[in-house]
Amino acid sequence: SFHRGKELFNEMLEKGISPNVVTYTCLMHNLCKLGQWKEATAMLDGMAERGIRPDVVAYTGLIDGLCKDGRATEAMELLTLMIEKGEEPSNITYNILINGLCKEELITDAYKILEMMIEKGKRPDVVTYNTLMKGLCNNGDVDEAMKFFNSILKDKSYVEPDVMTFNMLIQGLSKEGRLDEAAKIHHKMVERSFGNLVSYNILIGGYLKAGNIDKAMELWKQVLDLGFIPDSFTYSIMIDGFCKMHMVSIAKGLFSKMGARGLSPTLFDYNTLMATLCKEGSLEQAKRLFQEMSNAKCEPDVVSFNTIIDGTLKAGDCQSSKDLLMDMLQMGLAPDALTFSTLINRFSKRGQLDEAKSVLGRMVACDFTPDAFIYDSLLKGLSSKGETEEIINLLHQMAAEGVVLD
RNA sequence: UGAUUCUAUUGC
Repeated sequence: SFHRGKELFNEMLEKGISPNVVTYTCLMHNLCKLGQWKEATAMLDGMAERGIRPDVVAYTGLIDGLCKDGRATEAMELLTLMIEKGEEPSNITYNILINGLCKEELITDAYKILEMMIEKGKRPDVVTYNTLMKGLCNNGDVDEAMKFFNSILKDKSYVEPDVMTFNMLIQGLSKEGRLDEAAKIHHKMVERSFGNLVSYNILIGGYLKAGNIDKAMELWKQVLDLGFIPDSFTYSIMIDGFCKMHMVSIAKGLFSKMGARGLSPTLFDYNTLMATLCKEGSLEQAKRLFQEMSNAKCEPDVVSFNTIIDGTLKAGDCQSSKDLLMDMLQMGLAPDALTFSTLINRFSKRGQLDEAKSVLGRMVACDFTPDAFIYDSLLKGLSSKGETEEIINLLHQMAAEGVVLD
């Protein structure tokens, strides 16, 4: 455990054993994984005090920690700092930044990093291109990703494509419902003996979402015939697919058949099923699943709570939802933006506007930014009560926050 | 001895 690691670290210091860069990097990396990037960054000072010079790996680890926490701008500052200190960023450093910027939809900045690395004499590698392609797909520019893909396949002087290069594009196309194109890319992979379970998982999900059960089942058979072992992804993708097609009984069947393959249902499976059961009015069954989770050693997470809280509120059971919220806090789970959103939405619909406004206040106090959906819920609630003045206040607040209704 | 990229869940 990380706690034990920290203890050992302190013991080292007490015994006069000096930690080296690697010791620090390990600690900082693990702090980042726990979301403690602030503490991790502070360790740079600790290193300086001991006269230890952070190297590329140390800086890169921190940059990754910042990026994974959605702080690409701060990560860029750290890049500047490391360069100032005379540390040369590696391909990995640049790749991490490209990934972080893409995740925040800063594609233009990601391209700038690409240019920067080339200027500094680095050759973008297959990870660089895979990362960029994924960024483009997630920002609605699958066609641009396709251009990169085609260039890579045509011009051998780029990089040698790998399984992920293909899968990024299959995923991008599949998410847009462009399944014929996705299947074509998949065929190209198979020709290269790049066949793998992830591609099948993506395609099975894509076909199910498109309502093409036959095609999805054909792929499932192929998976088995080819000797691939379906994994948790395969199951949760299918369970979700069937749930979304309102075929809950098939989803339940898959859920119970996982054990036969040595797999246990994951949080994804429980959460998906609970959401569907709530939506279909089977709150009691959802609640039973929720209870089952702890017994199955699959402890509910924020998503589970959000789902079941929404279900109980929708059914008009305010008391249970408040109890659940308390349970969640007691378990040490922090509410997320959707927890607040769920509460505001349901309270507004029930005409409990004071409750809704109080949740909004708590949300803002927790540093979350209310989105258009939340304002929409509140406005609808207020207008059904004819609270004209409040509506105007809220519209002003929205304008000030730059939130636009869609 | 330490750093990067693929597939799954919640409100409308």
